[in-house]
Amino acid sequence: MARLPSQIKRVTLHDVADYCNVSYQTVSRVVNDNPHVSKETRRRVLRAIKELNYQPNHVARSLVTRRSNLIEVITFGSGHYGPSQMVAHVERAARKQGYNLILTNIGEMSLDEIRAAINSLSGRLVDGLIMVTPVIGVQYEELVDLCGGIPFVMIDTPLGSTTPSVVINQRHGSQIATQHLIDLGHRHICEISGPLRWHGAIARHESWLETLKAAGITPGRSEEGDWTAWSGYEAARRLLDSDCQFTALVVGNDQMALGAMRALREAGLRVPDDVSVVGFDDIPEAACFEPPLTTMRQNFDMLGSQSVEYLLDLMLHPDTPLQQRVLYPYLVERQSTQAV
Amino acid sequence: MARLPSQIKRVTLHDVADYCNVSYQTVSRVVNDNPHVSKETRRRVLRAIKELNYQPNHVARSLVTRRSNLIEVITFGSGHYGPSQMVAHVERAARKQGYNLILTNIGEMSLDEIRAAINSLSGRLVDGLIMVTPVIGVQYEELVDLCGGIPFVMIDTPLGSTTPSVVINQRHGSQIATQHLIDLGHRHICEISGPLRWHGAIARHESWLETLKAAGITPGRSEEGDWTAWSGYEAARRLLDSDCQFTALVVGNDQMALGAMRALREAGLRVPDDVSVVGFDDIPEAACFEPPLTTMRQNFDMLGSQSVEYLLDLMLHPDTPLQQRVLYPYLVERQSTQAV
DNA sequence: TCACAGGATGTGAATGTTCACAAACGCTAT
DNA sequence: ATAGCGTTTGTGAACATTCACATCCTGTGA
Repeated sequence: MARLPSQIKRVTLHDVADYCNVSYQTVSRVVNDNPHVSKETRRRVLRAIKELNYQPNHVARSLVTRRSNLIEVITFGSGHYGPSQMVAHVERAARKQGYNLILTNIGEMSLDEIRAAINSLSGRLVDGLIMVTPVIGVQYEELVDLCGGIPFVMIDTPLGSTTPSVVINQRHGSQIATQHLIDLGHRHICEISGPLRWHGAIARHESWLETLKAAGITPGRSEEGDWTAWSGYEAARRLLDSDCQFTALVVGNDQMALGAMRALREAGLRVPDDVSVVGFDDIPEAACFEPPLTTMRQNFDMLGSQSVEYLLDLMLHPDTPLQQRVLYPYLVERQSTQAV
Repeated sequence: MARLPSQIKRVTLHDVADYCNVSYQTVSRVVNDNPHVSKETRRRVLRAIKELNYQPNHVARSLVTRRSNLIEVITFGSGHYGPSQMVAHVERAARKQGYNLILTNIGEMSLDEIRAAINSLSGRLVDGLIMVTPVIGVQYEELVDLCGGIPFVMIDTPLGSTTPSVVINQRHGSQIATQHLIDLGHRHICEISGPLRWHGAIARHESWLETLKAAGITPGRSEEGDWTAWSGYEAARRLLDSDCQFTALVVGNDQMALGAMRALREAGLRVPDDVSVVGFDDIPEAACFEPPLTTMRQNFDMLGSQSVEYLLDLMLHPDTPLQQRVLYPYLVERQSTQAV
């Protein structure tokens, strides 16, 4: 293997120690804020550190402490608004606590790919993992095996599981969205769901059904999309092509809502006059859609920071209970919904 | 500091060595594919590795090799489509080459924040850095100091600089976009630019001016946005409120174009019948805008993989020339532009 | 038969830090 | 004075690996 050029001689504990005539251990104590060092020596050492521009070597430290101050985040895909939004906030929350973040982005969320991702840095001794696992087929028990004792938190698991995870209550979200349409007097409500491999899509779909049934309304057709605007467009086309009549549409995310509204307009229908549409996520653009979209705001920032907080709990206090922490979305009402 | 629970006894070289009665060095050789080990021994060692589930300790290895196989990416903000898209591709390209990626997301792209980011893991011995530096005020020379000899690549620098960087030629992009409108017969062309702290926004703005002048056309008004849809809306409102007449609009990105189109429609103007609009980026939603947006496609995937490739060149071959590598955007014509 | 080459294997040192323990020091109370 | 205690400082070992070098073996050619 080629030799790297960056073989700069780094300043070590010993250099600092020699510089001010103390032992390396004393310097180490200063660096680690150990109280057993006199005021005077500490002052001298600190000055030497500054003058020599000493920076402790994390690698050597990890070797002996067996801690890396590294958190790995495993996410997947690249286009999804939620995940990428969240990672940014995870990073910020982690760094605030003195942790750096290793990002791994796998193509598909499958056990094999997760295994590969974990193996690719198993030797790095990461202190904890955060995995974005919004799709079915990833079992907690298998992850426990894979992680080999390293504490981890999942983001997005089936609602009600007792695995260490943070989720947004999509069931609740969909209920609010659907109820909102019912309250406006709609009785013919269709749905464009996300891919039904996703926990969130399933939860929203089921809750949509239940909310309608609870109100004594026969559910309209439901079509499945893949979260992209284009799939929303196509799903809406399928709804329009069917004989199904509807005055309102619950859509799995804002992008698909955008596509759906486009299809509706092409079919000569106006939003919200002919069809009311409610989306999910509240992406920044939603307020500028035509018309501005009524949607369920998901707090991805919170999701990110909460998962870091939980992970740190697990890492520092092994007796932290394994539980699902739940966040709630809320309705942002704009102009894509109106009373019948 | 609290003791972490993950103090699992890991299998080491020595364990494997004892297990099959060879020296630890021999095992090391097998792990590192050193040819000086007999077929038979190699076979035995490999089996032992598998049976004991040995995984080499990256940390110990880094300590002696002074290489971490870690690349740091410093990016900023969270909402921007381009950067977050890119990071995903950087990660994938890096992992394919055996590198893991440390992500640091700073709030504002300033020298101080970069310094903090680098210091926060200076002791980690990262092998290389990729910095997303699309705004003015970050000087190459200062970064050289900060990085202390670690090779780095910048993404997005002023066009024509000879710093190690990868950029998209925005000048070219804006020229194509503007010329497209001129070719359609437009003579009153306004602009909504991105924030003029951004290299890309400046380049596009200047090229818009130049292209118009070269065609003997007096430039229309230019308003500045902040990349968000909402700022595009407001910028378009300012254009409409001014006495400026225009039949076409060059907009700095697709989100702002979305906002602008919304403002136009509210003002009773139709796109493209009354005003043609061309955007930048080609975000996945652009094809579903109302109308589908003509825009300049930016190849962020390529940007990511190219920068990794370049960085690896720099890391492995110190004599790699420092240069700017340039990618080109191209026009995706949809229905938001039409001949006068 | 012996010197020698060359591949296979082993040994000692080094990497930069922390941990556990030992030593030195100064201070107070006996 | 001195025992005892607590604070400050120093020493040796350990962490898991690679690197440089030494040794052992086997076969070949003179």
